[in-house]
Amino acid sequence: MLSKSSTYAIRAVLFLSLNSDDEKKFNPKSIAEIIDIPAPFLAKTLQELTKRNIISSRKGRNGGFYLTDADRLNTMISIVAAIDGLEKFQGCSLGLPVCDSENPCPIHHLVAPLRNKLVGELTNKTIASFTKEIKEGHTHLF
Amino acid sequence: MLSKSSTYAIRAVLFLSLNSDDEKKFNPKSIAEIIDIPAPFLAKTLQELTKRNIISSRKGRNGGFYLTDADRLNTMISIVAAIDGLEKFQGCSLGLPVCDSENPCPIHHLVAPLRNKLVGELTNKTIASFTKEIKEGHTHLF
DNA sequence: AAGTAAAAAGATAATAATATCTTTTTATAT
DNA sequence: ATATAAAAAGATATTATTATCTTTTTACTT
Repeated sequence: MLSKSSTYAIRAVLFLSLNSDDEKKFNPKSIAEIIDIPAPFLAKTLQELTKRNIISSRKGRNGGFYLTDADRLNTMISIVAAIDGLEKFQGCSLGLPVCDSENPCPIHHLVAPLRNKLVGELTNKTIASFTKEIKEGHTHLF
Repeated sequence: MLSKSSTYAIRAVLFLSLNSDDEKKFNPKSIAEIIDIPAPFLAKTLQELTKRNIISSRKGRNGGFYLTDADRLNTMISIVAAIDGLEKFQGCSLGLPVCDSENPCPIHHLVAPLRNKLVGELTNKTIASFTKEIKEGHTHLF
């Protein structure tokens, strides 16, 4: 469904959303230790997210990765799109050249609604709203 | 969602379900040509399905792969389970060590119902019922 | 202005998934 | 019995994903 890279990205972004701001930044190594994922790999992932303006970073002394309130308005799907791309959510799930609701493959009617639901929710919901869920104790990161 | 191997397997099995029986068998090369997937790769896939008694084969002259009526009663999930395993449909979608409906990760409530629905449908439906859908023109393989 | 801490970039390595090719074994038709 | 056609098994190759390490650039602090 989601690649490891994407799950790492989501976990790191939500961690930063919960714990960082303009004045409290984190370097990739410490994030990696805290959420228990490989550090150099995470660094690349965060760089990509920074390049796409989904999260913020500052170089040099006292620098690090962090989220601004503006960053927190980005959608969850933008994280997945930046890391994995959205191709895997498009096109026929059986790999047929022709497959749509008019000419469905054998699993089209089974997979398409689920996939649309998932992409839809991730498109509608922001990082902020997922963060709120965690803060209120409805979901968790650890 | 499904690996390429699994999609190849599903397409090949449904093709055999539509076109083969005890007296009409297909070798992997001709199946591969017809449904347009890599032949040697398919051979391995079909061998695995045979070993798991999901499809049938006969060696030697006039041999090949085919489906019996009994084979057609296998579930669709058994194909996926044989090729990919079901691990990817279990466990936390974010990779957290603890994640269930009591202690959900941020995307648990989003992904779990969809995943359960997909696995459920593939568990309930047989190869025969998918074949029927194709025969009646409701879905297609090409 | 100089030193430094950290991101950014780039090079390399390991692993897993996908794909191909070759050899061996088997069943059956003749 | 023998030849043969095809599955089965195994060895090899390629590609994509995941992981690690090193160097360079940047900007802040003193």
